[in-house]
Formats: sequence, structure tokens, C-alpha cells
Amino acid sequence: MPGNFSLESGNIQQRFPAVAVDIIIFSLIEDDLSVLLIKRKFPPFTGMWAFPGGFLEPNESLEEAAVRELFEETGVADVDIEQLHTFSEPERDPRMRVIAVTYYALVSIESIHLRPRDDAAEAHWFSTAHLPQLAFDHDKMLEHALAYLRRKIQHSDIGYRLLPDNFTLSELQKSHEVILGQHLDKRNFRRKVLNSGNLEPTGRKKQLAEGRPATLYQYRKKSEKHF
Amino acid sequence: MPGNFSLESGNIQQRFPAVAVDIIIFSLIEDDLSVLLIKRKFPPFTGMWAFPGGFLEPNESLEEAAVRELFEETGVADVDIEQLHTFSEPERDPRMRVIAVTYYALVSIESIHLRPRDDAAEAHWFSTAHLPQLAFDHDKMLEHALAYLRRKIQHSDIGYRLLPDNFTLSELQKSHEVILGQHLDKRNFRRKVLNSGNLEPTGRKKQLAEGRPATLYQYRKKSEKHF
DNA sequence: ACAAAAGTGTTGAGAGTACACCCATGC
DNA sequence: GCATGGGTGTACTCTCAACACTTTTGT
Repeated sequence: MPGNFSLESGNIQQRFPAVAVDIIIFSLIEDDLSVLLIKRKFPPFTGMWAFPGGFLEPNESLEEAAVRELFEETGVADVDIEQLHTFSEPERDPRMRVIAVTYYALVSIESIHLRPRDDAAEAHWFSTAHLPQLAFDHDKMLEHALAYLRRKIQHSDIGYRLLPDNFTLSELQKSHEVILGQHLDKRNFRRKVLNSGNLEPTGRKKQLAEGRPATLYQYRKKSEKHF
Repeated sequence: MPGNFSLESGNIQQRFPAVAVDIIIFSLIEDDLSVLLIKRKFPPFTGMWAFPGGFLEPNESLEEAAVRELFEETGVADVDIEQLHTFSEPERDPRMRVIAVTYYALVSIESIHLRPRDDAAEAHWFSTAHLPQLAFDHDKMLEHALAYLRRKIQHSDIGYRLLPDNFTLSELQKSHEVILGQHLDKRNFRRKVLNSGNLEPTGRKKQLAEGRPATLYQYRKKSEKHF
């Protein structure tokens, strides 16, 4: 914290970097871990893809800015975001000094209404396995977010957030497998998530599937460990 | 990230909050988990205690700013810092909008030469159990850092960073106990840290102690899990 | 009846926890 | 010889990993 702000010198342009938020929204699309990107309409990097985000407004917190920008640029609302890393390399934005605070969220693709608004560029989902080149240092941001997500999912149940309110255990397992990038044993996985006490069967079954109908479960928040 | 910076309006003072870093340095002093605080010499909160920190300079990263401010204000150098949370409540600093990025480190008290420099205020160590009232939202920052530290130490060996290069297993155990705030079983603790493969005996013994001399160990970086 | 996905148990290994006594040294 | 802290082993529980067959449905 400022020890002696009143003694600081230098022009305000240099002293005060811009502060921006960038939001990394993950979802599960056709068994691929995907992220939401927007196509940039302004320099620099015009036409390249980047995470939704924008500058902090005067009277909002970073969380509020992230929620607002996400809505303005993609129409996506009602997501639980969590702060990740803050990026500060002086040259990360060629225009000027910009400090970027990243947030992430996991969403169910069914809950999302993509409606690119007003001046906003196109917004699309991309599989993390086949990404276009990203603007700024957004590749580093994604790497950081993915590492965090993989670490976190080993100790908690967050995979359900990629799914609709009602989901089958196979769908939940698939979401964990996609995040971790490895196959999991069905029996071990089911025992683990059922023993966690956070899932309860709805009594209903998934219809119109091939094969035997699967029991639908819902998440019942009990404990969600943070790592 | 900025979608359309060139379209933004508003005066620069509002658009560009100040960006500051605050550094939470933990050490172990007489079996207390302690933090390094400086006494503020300027408004606001003149005379109150706060974490060392200050504003980001134009051509440095946040990490560099944290290292520089820590040195300027306390004379402490050569510490490994790690970024924690970024605080952004609009009213957290009464003077103006300030975004504060927190860093933390664990240091051995023997390795630290506190030498308050030039214009810097006094710097003192305080036990986390008996803290003065802190300026700004620094109490929230500490809470956040402590929660992180407690979570992290359960899965890794970081306690050694609070100790000198050579240390006894009892000292290491004490550092874990102080962070966790609970007693640990001696035999279980020793088995766990020895099995981790990160410690090696130096062959030397701790002299001038009461009782039987203890073997001195040193840390041999193998794996340090991040959580 | 067969294709497709759901659902189900056991065993072995390793990690965590609880618990009590002997050892080396200084005075 | 006694006070002080250092150092050691065993039994139980729990979690994790490996592994294959039966059940329910639609066609």
C-alpha cells in the first residue's frame, strides 16, 4: 500500500496503468473442453480471437467489471466467477500499460444464451484442443487457468458445473475426464462422487438415450473444497 | 481485454485507477507466526500499521514492484514471492481508487536484515496472534493469505522456508504446527517429511541445545506441490 | 437376439492416525 | 542421576487403483 503517495512524481499517464479484466468461460461441447472467445473489432490484433473482457469502470469492483463485460460482449449472465492470476508484463499490450486480472467460470452450455450485443464482435466457442491464435498474452492466461482447473478438480466436485442441473454419472465422469485429459475408471469414479455426499438422485431417468436409461442426479451443495 | 479502447470516454483520472502491490512476509519468531508491518508516515491512516507495499512503476511488472517496495521499505531482499489475490473494492482507499495486488513470502528470520531506509517508516515484526489494527483492508488481505497458507502447507513442505538453511525436524514440525494452529504427532510428522524425499541430513548436529543434540537437515528441492 | 450404455464388488497398496517408551547429552 | 528434548515402531482405518461381468432398454 502507498507509503507516501503525496510524494510520488511523474505524469499521470505513466503512473496509472489501465486495469482490465478478462474472463475465461469453460464449457463442455460435444465432449470437448471449450472456451468462449470473441473476435476483436478494434486494433490491436483486429480480427484475432481473445477472451471477453474490458476496462474496469470507476465505481465497480473487478468482479462486477468481469460480470458486466461478459454480459455486454456475449450476453452471458448469471455465472459464478472466481479470480485467478493478475498479469502485468509491461509490454503485454502494445497500446499502453494494461494490468489484466483474469477470472474463470464453468458453465453448462444449455444455460448459455449467446447473444452478441450492440457493438460487440462475434462470440464463439472453441475447443481448447483446436484454438486459433489468441491476442495479447491470452494463451498464457489459458494455460494458467487450465492448470488451476486440473489441480482443483482432483480434490473437488466442480465438474458438475459444466453440466445441466440434472445429469447422469456418466456425463459427470466425462466432464472430469475431459478436464484431466485421461480416462477414469467407472466404478472408482462413481464410488468417489457418491461418497462425497454432494449428489442426490432425482428419481428420474434420462430418456431417449441409447441403451439402458441412466439415473439423473442433481448437485446438493454440501462441501466444496477449494484448492 | 479491451475490445474497443479507442471508444472509451471519461477523464483519465477516473478511467485509470492506481495499481499498488502489498507484500505479506511471514516468519517464525519465538514460536509465533509473525508478519512484517510498517508504520505509515503519510495520510491516510498515518501512524497505523500496514503491510509494506506501494505503487507500480511504469516499466516494471507487479513482481518487480513487490520486490522493489519490500526492499525500499524494509531493506529485505532475496525473497521468493508468490502472487495471491487482487483487491478492488472501490472504497478500499479513501484517497482514490487503488487496485491492490497482494504477494506473500515465507522467510527465515535469520536471513532478514531489517534496515528501514531513507524515508521509510519503522518496520516491525508482529505476531499474527497480537496484531495492531491494520490500515485499509489489510486485515482482509491477511485473512486471505493465512487461509491460503494453511491450505497449502497440508500438501507440501513449505514450512522449511520459515527456517534457516539447516534445521532440526522438531523445528520443522513446530513451523507446521504454528501455521496450522494445532499439535502434530511427532512420529507421524517425521515419517511424513522424511518419506517426502525432500530432506537430507547434513550429518551435523545442533549444538548448545538442552537435551540430546538433534540432527540438522537441509532442504533438497525435489518436488514441491502447488495448491 | 443383439447393440448400447448403465450399473455393480472385491482385493491389495499406500497414507494417515493413534499411541508410549528408550536414548544422548549437559549439568 | 536427573532433566531435557531427540528419536523410534506397530496396528488400525481409510482412500485409491486395478479389474469384468450383469442389467436394462430400444430396435
